[in-house]
Amino acid sequence: MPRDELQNLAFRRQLFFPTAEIYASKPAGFWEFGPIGVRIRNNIINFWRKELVEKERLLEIKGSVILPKEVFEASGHLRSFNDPVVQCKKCHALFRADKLVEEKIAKHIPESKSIEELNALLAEHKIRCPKCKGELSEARLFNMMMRVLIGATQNQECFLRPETCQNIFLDFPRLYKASREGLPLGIAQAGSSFRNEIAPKQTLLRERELGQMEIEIFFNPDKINEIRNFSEIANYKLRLQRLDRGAIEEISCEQAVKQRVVSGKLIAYWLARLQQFYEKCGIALEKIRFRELSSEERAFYAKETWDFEVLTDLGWIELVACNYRTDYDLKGHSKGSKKDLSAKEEGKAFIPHVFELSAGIDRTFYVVLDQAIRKEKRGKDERLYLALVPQLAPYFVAVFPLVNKNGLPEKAKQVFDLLEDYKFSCLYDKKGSIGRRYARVDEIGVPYAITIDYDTMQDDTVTIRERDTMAQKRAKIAELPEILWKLSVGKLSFAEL
RNA sequence: GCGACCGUAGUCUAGUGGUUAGGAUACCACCCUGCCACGGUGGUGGCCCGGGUUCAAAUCCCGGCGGUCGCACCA
Repeated sequence: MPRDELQNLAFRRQLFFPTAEIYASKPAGFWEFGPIGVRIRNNIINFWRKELVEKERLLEIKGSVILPKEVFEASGHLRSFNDPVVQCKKCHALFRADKLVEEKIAKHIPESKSIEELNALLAEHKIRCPKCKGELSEARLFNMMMRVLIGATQNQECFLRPETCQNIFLDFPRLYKASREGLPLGIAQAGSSFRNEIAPKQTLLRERELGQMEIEIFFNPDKINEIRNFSEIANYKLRLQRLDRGAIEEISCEQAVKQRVVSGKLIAYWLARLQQFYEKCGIALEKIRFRELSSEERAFYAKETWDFEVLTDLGWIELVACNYRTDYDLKGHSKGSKKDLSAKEEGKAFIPHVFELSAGIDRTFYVVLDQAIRKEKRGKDERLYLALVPQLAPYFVAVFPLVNKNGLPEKAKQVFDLLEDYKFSCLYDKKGSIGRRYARVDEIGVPYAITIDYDTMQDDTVTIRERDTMAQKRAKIAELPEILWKLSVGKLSFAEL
């Protein structure tokens, strides 16, 4: 669905909107979620919790968004998130200093080169602005991380985390020691990260505060093929786009391991679980792929990377980065903190390896909506609705009196209270025409609507309307809780009613 | 950061120097209403911010902020 349609719906129904929008000086890249938007967003996070954290027995934490400088010295962010840039004094264009030198001398510049060395190289080779041939400024560091100063005299230098996983690495030793399961041990976290993007864009797709739901699996690299539930997904087909292949291939997890498409069963298992999760979020399989990243595209610490992507009108959008980070992180923090972060199995100590599934919450939100939005012609009118799966819908059921008189609203309120008692998330509305109320809830993706009419007053039956088909069925009020529950968990389809 | 284009109610939009800034839709109130954005009456709500030019600026100029597209960037 075209982006405009989605953004218009989002702004019209206040799903999300710019932070501090009443101030002209508001910075770009920050977004507020309104009442409907936050329900959908929370549902995404909770569904992730249910399907991955709980079912896979992961340990969830909630870490601080502020971490000390030392953490990022150890993680490499102060080196690698720090890009050396030069600016043209004439046209003010910005360039990566190392890239300019590389182009000029046709030789690779390692990331370890200091600013002084880069400046010497820039001068030595008389490098000028590639666009206007103007004179370049001295190289300086542009850091993607946001700095915060802590303490009464603001003398402690900290940073807003640029990824949520660092907390998980820091917390690993404590959780591991108390763990009764041993390895592999999975730790999960949902929360905000912050990146000082040069050019935030396309609303939720490139933000400066970004929601992440991350899973880090710590495991013994010698036992990457010892996964207890592998048989459950052995025949499940992953949609992989490998480096050396043009097309997306459907390869079973078993075959992927056998043919060494992935490093081991543990990797295949988690790719499968992730793909299944997004399928359940309502993303069509044919729009899904795992794209293998080349060594140039991958982060330097990653041995193997699969980007989970979904096809939209904007092209393939990356929702999740799946990185085999090896022992890079724990090794770094062990060195930085001078603490032993090793694990022990059968008397042998080793640094666990990490496989990471780092999902963007807001990108997922955007793409789930993008895939759910439907526009249908009905005569001369157009109908717009969100075909969200029930788990992600802002409300599960709406309750309406057919007309706002003759005791119908009171009766409808009783039905609403009944359903609330049964813990359904419900919406009650008696204002305006019935058609308008249906349209309003269709637009925010409410799957079912219950309508109380004059027959209800006689025989205690109501109509249940299905959002996608607009079809209606009649049912007894007393049976509603069970019927709705069955619909919500997929034990009954609307057609079978 | 660069370049081009752009910024008028919640949303979409007319207005290119003097308008009570118009419309659609949404929203609110009342009436009507036996199932898909019904109809009627009434109503609330707007020129991104700052400076300049001018007797007069939503309109022209400059700057800021924001947006779209392209480039660059995105360990």
